[in-house]
Amino acid sequence: MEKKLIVIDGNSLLFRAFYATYYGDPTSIMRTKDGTPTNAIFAFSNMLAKILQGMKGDEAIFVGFDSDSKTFRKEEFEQYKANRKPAPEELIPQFPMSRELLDALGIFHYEEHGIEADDICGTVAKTAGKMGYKVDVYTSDKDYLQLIDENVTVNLIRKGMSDIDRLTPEAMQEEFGFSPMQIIDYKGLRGDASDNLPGIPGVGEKTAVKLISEYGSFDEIVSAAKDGRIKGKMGQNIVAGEELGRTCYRLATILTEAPLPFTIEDLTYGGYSFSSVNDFCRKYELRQFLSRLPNDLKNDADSTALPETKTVASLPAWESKRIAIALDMNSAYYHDDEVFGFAFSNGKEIVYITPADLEKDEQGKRMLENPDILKCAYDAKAITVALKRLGINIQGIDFDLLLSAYLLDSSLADNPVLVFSSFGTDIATEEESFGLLSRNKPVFTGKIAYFTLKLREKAILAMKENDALQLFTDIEMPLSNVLAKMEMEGFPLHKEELLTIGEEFRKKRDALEKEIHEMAGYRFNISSPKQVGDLLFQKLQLGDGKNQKTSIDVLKGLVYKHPIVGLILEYRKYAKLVSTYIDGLVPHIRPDGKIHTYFNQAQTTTGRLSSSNPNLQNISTRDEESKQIRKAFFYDDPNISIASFDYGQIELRILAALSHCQTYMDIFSSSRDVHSETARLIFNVPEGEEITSLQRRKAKAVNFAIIYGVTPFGLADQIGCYPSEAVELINSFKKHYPEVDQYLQSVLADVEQRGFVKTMFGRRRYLRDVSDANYAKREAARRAALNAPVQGSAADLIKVAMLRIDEMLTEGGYKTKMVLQIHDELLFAMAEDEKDELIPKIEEIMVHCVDLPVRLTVEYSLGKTWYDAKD
DNA sequence: TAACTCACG
DNA sequence: ACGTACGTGAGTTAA
Repeated sequence: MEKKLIVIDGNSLLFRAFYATYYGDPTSIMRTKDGTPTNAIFAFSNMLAKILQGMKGDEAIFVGFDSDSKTFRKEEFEQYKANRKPAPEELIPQFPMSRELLDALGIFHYEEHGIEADDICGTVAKTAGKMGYKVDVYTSDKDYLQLIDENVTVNLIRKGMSDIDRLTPEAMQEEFGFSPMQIIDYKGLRGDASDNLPGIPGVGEKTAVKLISEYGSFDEIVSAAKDGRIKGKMGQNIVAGEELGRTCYRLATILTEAPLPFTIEDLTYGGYSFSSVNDFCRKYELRQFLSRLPNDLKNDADSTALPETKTVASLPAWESKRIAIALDMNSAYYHDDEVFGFAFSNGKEIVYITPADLEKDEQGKRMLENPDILKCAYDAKAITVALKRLGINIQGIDFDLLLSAYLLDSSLADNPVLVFSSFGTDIATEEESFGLLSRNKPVFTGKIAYFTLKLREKAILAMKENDALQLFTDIEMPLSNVLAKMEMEGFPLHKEELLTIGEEFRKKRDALEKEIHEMAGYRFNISSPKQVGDLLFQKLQLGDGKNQKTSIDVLKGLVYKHPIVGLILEYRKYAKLVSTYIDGLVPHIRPDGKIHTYFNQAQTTTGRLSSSNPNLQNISTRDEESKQIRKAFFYDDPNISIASFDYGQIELRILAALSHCQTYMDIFSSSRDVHSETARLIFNVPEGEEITSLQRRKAKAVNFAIIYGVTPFGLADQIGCYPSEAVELINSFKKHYPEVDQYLQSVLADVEQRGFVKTMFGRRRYLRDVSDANYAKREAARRAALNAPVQGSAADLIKVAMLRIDEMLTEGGYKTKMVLQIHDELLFAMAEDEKDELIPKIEEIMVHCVDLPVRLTVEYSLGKTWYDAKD
């Protein structure tokens, strides 16, 4: 069946609508009771009604608008449209109203900074034409004639909708004597008074037509003039005016390949909502409009008219090229727990199917595995894994509402009710949210699918608005699939080895418990901060009388006062190891001998991943004994070892790049130790003289303090000095790294002004508390603002590396698998016979995947167990 | 359920 | 007169 698309130049029609109902006297303009002018909207709505009357209901429709006067044409040629009078005062408020009207009508519209309605409409029309659509363009701008081809027809609006000139290639030839593309040749020669394009001076309308019919194209005419075929004054005029003519030629050319954040399929018309149009008409006092709209284009997209969720035994054969999928489970543990069902929607219907039925539905499976049928999802990773458990390899998910919401506001909790409400859609009924009615899970899941599809365009435009679309399309969406693979692949943990290591810890813990109780003279719960506090601060009077905290830093300061303190610290260490890393990990070992963590992709406020159930990003490494845990992680297969690749000082390097700090960049490019070099600078140590270890330790703390949002008290606390000394260290740092200081100031200025900070890749973090009246809250927000671009850019960077590495491993058909990410480190199950080839490849990708002004380094290490794959 | 503590980057 | 490093997840106690 032939597909149809209607493309409308919104600006052109709106201007036409305005002047068609304006008779030169501003007071005669049609207005609402409160004085809002509505004449253009009145006529524009009638034009749209006329167009909609000609539709059957299966077409696509689109309206393009100009964004503002700053376009690439204006950049190139300053006089471009310089003769244009500003829009009449009464028309200006009607621009936003026209968007409101289109929203009510459910008609997709779009505008983009820097390009014009012509370019947007031209791209949409030509793209659709190439896809086999029959395209009807509506405009009153003759420039559009260049778009005409066998699939694209231009309807030139002469006076009103009753006087339309329908131009096909043949009609165009007959009426103008030109082919469509010759319009551009004509504009190059003749110019265009309305756009203030001069063309070639001395060439008028008659001459232009004559030259084109004789020589065919602008280029041909210029060469004819140059080699003397066009004689006399005219030939000289053309040669002299060539440059100007070429500029006009370029400016008159409509873009047909502008980047657009939507697809032609997205423009398929879903009908208008009666109640939205009714509200619009009431607001602007348009009495007749609703009655002019065709009844059969009315849809029931109102939230009150949600389609019923039908339980099916097999998926319907929808014609739609885009569907949405949602997952129904009672828990977040999609690797293990029971899947109740999946909901699907094509935007009109909602169906629900159980895993057992879906497993048997061969046609449904083929549809899910077909990459050409595009899918929207809420939490694509969960769905990918849940389907994989049924043996289905889903393909073609290009939109995840959860990830979109996260990019738009990283502080949003990944709870579907909150995510949908962030887009203005309530998926929980009032009764449900007050807990008066438990959710009907199939219906709730159906709503997620249905509204995921409905909100896609809105989400994409919002991301475009926030410069988040590239992060979404190029990073987060593909990463979701890479993470799904890593989670499903898992990481081996040997229960027997782990328990053997654990026995040692358990014995030490129990012995320490006994010793502590004996020393204290009574039994108490050492895991209770309150009871430990009572012992240390009340009974033994070790504290300063104020602080009752028993955290590691406080206790370390008290070890010399009483031997029991050291014992408590040691007890805590073993208790932690046993509860979190032995007893905590064992239940997560699956029958395949592996741990399958969850990489949370929409969790942290900075853009980092997090890992949970279990968390594999915080397995002990700092203390030699605690590190033993890592010996239980290894592959049974003797041909597989564990390879780890670490970025060196990634956050300081990112800071160097963000601030363009030459001093830092020099240190990094010469491979010197950054903390020692910082010490040399801030302590004024001459070349040739040694840096003491104390100086290096302090300088390292200063470097970290800078990344974390420096405060003298925090730094003083960390290195155990007076705040006054910390102030001096910070001041000395600022003196030697002035660009860093300037950069941090600029981040603070930005966040105060805009309310958010950005990473190198444009990821935003909103920090509304920067203007909170509460001092502590405000200062905390400011420190977070300083840290987020650094931490977040590093997160973006390693995400890019992961994508490139996954691509390389997949395309190369390697056995080696990427298995873990720990913020600045990637872990691999490395096949013995691939390591020589892969190690340099992985290093190369990590070091060069992003072009930065600072040198990056990666260290790798290989071992049989995770313990051995470290340093 | 919140607070505390501690494991990681 | 405030009260201080940034980002996580998990286990324990105690209300």
